[in-house]
Amino acid sequence: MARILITSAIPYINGIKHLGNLVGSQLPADLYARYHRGRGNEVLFLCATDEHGTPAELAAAKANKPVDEFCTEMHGVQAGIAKGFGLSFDHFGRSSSPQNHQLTQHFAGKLAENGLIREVVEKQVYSNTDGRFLPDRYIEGTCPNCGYDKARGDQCEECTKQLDPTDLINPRSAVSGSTDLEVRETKHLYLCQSTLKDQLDEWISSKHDWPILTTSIAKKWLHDGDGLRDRGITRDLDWGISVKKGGQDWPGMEGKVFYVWFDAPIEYIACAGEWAEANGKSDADWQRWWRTDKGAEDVKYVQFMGKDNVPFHTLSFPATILGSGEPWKLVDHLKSFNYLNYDGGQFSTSQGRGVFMDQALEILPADYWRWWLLSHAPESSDSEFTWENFQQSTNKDLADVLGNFVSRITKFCRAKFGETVPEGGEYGEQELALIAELTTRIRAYETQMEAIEVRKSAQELRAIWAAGNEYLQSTAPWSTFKTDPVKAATQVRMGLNLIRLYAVLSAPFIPTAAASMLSAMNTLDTRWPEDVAAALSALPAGHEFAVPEVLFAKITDEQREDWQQRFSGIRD
RNA sequence: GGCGGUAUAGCUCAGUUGGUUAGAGCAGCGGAAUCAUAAUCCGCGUGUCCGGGGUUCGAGUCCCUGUACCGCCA
Repeated sequence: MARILITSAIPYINGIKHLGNLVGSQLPADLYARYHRGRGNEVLFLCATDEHGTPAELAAAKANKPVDEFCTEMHGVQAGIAKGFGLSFDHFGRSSSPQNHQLTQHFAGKLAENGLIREVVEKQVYSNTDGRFLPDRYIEGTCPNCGYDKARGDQCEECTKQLDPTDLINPRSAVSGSTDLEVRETKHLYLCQSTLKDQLDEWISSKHDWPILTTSIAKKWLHDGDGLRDRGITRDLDWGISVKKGGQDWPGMEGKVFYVWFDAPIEYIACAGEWAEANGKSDADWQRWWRTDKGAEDVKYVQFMGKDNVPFHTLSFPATILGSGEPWKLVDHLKSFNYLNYDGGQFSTSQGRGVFMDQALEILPADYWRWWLLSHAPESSDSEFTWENFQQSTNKDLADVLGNFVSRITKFCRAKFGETVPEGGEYGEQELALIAELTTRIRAYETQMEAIEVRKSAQELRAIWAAGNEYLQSTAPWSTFKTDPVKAATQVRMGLNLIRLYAVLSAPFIPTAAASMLSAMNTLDTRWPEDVAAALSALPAGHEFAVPEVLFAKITDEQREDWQQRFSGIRD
């Protein structure tokens, strides 16, 4: 039995994610996790909220709540939505957990011991009114280049020129509007990634089966300009993990915290600790997933993320792990995704453009979204969501091809034989041909799933559904019944067994509908069809079942137009 | 400005290390069937494979160059 560790990029605590975020990390990760569980493999699937940093502080202030309380609340909201989408995390943790505090400080201590941390004194803008240092993007002023009066300290959004906060004319705090600013010196820790450059380069170069998107981004950062740069891993903030060397104070770094990009990926590991604690397990139970000296030697670790997260996962986080000198698991496969666009533009969290996860669940069950998003996952390039395409695809694939298949065979059986799997006859030539075709297709489906080819897996699954309709169409039990009722019984028995088979195969994509199908077939048998012929005899003659409700109602033109209108503007 | 990604049928996309008449789903057209959510099944594609050069016996597939869109960095 294989052991698969799966992590999805951890969503930032501040706000609800849109469908583009979902399809780029959590959803394909869930597909992969469910598939491997279905195959009987041991899976640990982890995700968490990324809670530290200035945006969280400011959002909390805006909501008029203490930041820790705000994060607890938003974590609950995100966990609820994740559940609504059927995301089957073994644990949905928090980067602010005690486990992550301890582990982040541990890694920093190890890196310091190994000479991979250096202290740098730099100049930062301090706001006297706010009583805090301001990150570049939270300083506003007039752009020296184009005169735009709301340019940010890192870049002018009007003329796109990259700026330094000191370039701004009449700078002010974006937090309070105060102009009482000054430049102060402050000391920060830098992670010496450049020292590890060759080691990282060699490691990345050995990964031949990763998406080109992943390796090309990593290579670019490794070789661009002067090569991989050292990065600051601390900030002058209150909200975060205190800078410490393991369990000890770090002289000169009092009152400072680690920067989010340093502690966030470490949460992947800490989350396993949270999982163990929440389930009454021991440290050894989670370490056997993460420590190659404690049982993780045979674990395959797969990460999922959007392309914007690739540099942190291919370089920074591996630098942290390699630099620690300890035997932590490095990622084995890194699946990255491009962006999903929305109706001719981009999904945008900051502008509230597109469909957000909570809104999506308000208008349709999760399976509709899961199917469309996964079967159109932006793997080779950016892809586009349009309401017309969404309506056409889900109606055709889910309602017509799969849903109607279930409907036609169960209703026909009820009318002619009652709600019991009919007896009589044996599988003949046409049934054997179907079994042969399905065997080929199911093996292909498995190959695509294992390669994490999401769209191709969906295509293969759809073809498997269509094969059932082709079988019914060519054998035509409604005609056979008139002349040879026994033969019709055999054909119907095959049709009913196909429903159970489809439920098992489809569960990774559409878990709710799959559960309904199994429930209607009155079976708990979810064994993977290693032997297709056996799988198609799982429901024996005499087995009772029920005709299910319509699995997927069609999206009407009125609904589509309504939603198109409703989501055409920006979110409040 | 530097770099990366993408440009293939009306739409969404496949096209392995270059090799016979470039494929799938949807939409469209025609037909069959009537068990079913008017669902299903079968048949139908003369596409400057973004433009222009080049390498090769042979290029959608490699090289150069131009254009467009997206992104990253400065």
